[in-house]
Amino acid sequence: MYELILKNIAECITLSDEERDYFISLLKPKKLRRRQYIVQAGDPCKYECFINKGCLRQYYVDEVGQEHVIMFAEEGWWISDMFGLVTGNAALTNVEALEDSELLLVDKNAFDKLLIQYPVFERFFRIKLQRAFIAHQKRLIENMSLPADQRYCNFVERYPSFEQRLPLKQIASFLGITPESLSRIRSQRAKSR
Amino acid sequence: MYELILKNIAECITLSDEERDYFISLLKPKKLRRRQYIVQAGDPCKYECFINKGCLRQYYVDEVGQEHVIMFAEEGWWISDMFGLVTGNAALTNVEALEDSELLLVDKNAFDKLLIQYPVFERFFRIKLQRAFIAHQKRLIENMSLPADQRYCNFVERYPSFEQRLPLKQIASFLGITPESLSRIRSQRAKSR
DNA sequence: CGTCTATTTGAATGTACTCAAAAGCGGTGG
DNA sequence: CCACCGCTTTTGAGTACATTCAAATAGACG
Repeated sequence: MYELILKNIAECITLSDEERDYFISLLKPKKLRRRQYIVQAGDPCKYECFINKGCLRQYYVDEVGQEHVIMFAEEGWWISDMFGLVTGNAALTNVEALEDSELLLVDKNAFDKLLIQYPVFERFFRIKLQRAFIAHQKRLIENMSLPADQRYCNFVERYPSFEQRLPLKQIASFLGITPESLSRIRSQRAKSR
Repeated sequence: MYELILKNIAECITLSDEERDYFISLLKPKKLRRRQYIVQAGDPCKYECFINKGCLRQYYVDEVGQEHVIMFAEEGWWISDMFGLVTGNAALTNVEALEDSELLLVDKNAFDKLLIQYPVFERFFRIKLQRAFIAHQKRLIENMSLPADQRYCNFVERYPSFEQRLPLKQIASFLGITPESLSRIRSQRAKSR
């Protein structure tokens, strides 16, 4: 149950037995069926979520009602609505299971206490955030500098597992193009082999 | 000399006298002339930089030699190459003064020690990173969902000071469009008043 | 004053979009 | 197990927005 999340933490910091046990005591297991939400835009965001099994997406709905996938996450990833979690305001985005999934939740309040009691977790989340920030910057640059077909190539290379398990429509939204366009890009790629 | 940076920190955390004095002892003042670099792609990134006066830009040069502005920063902002700073590898981006500027530098090694010695600074940079991450997500969503003219409107509203002090070419690059396009957008806006 | 760069404007081009319709696929209930 | 319904994906045709290329003008700097 906890191997994956402890491995995830061990990649960044080293925990004492006490810290590890306390951290584990905060985790709430949660099963989610396909299409269920763990965060909904407009509601408070109560949890930081670690994925033990399954696959989720975070997406934003704009003024004209269109959905935009911000990120996907699968086994071993964290996902949440950072804005809602940090500010305590209503979440801006939705987080939805794309498959039946098993999560480990960290309650927002417990989380805040954890950081004060064991500052090593400040370090952990700082490191995580740095990495996420860097990845985000790279994506932003790519979105601005590359045409759609190359963005898709990079996506396939970088996240072969997502390419396998996600429907075209969702990937198109992540890439910022229409499903029609991605369909055409795929058939072009298939030809040139 | 240090009012601005202490105010910047006080927005996130409260420092003891000892912490404050130690932190200040790490700061190296540095003047930069217009067009000078504080970080260059390919070189190691040795500093986290706080801007006391002036204006800088961070930009990425892609495979075909085109520049892409990632961010601007003026008085009261931090700027650096996060990737280089965190990993110790060569920086991916350039950070260049757009005006004569005055910086306060925190050396990477001193910075690492600081975080270990006074974990309150872990907290400070975690909070800073969270905010930067949220801002980045919003920008990504905007870039994907809005046409160029509306992205420009938002930019003007959000950063009126940048709009004033930066050349069209740089703003266009930040928005991910050509200077010609931004010129046309501006003349359109001028008409509709 | 002259040079170099930034900005504006015009014309042609192209990439990705919208709209529309057909085909494919999956899940549900009879 | 099959038939049906709804949603996803594919394909086509026309369109729009932003780009490229080119040239003229304006502005900044030495």
